[in-house]
Amino acid sequence: MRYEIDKNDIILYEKDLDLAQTLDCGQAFRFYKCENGFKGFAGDNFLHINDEKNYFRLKNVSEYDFLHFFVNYFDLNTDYSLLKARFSNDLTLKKACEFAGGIRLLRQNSWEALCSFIISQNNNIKRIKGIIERLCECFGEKKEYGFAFPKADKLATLTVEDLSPLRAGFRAKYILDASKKVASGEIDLEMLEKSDYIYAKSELLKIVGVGEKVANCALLYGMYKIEAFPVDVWIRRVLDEYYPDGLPRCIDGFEGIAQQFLFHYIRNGVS
DNA sequence: TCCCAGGCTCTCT
DNA sequence: AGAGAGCATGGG
Repeated sequence: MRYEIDKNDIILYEKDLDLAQTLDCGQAFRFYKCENGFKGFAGDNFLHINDEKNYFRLKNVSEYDFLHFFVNYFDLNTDYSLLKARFSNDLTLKKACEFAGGIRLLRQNSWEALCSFIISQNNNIKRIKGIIERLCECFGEKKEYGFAFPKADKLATLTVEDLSPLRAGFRAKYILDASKKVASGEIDLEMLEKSDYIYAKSELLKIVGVGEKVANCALLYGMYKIEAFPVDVWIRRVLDEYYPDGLPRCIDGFEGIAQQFLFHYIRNGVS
């Protein structure tokens, strides 16, 4: 990773990054494609990032915000070439890495990730994005370029009826239970971010509507616990088809990132 | 019309 | 502990 400052923009040189593969692959739900890039919220920070072929342009981003937020958000201090080389000891993963070499794991806000993946259950990505968009419009703080993701304390004051405009269906009560437990401090996300994977997961599982899969997503995308390996219907197919005897050792310690490659590959790359 | 979607809860064995 | 129905909503 290398960067330069160009007036109000940051110019980013990073070969292991593809915007569509990273921002529009079902790990984050608040980005939308525009002319030659993506626009959307990374946590509370609105971002317009363009792919200029040889570099990326982060529009209207200060060096301070880049170094203190976006470097972490895009996981730019991790060497994905090295990871892909490791993964390529396994044939299926090798294909997945070749198919979508520009995937990166986004280090998202823990509350947003938890809430988003509660909404994701038994749902499709298009509708998930719609529900989250309405959630932000209805209850998020108004920003210059849109609405931030609503805080847990705000949602904790609401009822299922209040959430009806979201058309989230049976997930509305789950959103509220998570909001109440987080807002009250019964579940302390900041503390869990520093805790180990096993303990953090056991805490998240106390939320009604959070099971193995949603917990693992919150841990992976919201707390960067990369040993988390969320198994959804797609990854279930990968496991059944390619790994009936278990996952390869070359992903040890990086299971969640490998999962991200496999997820994209099975959904888009296998005929 | 039926089936499915980045699942979970509840109930019945 | 393991299997199966039901759950809201919308797209194919």
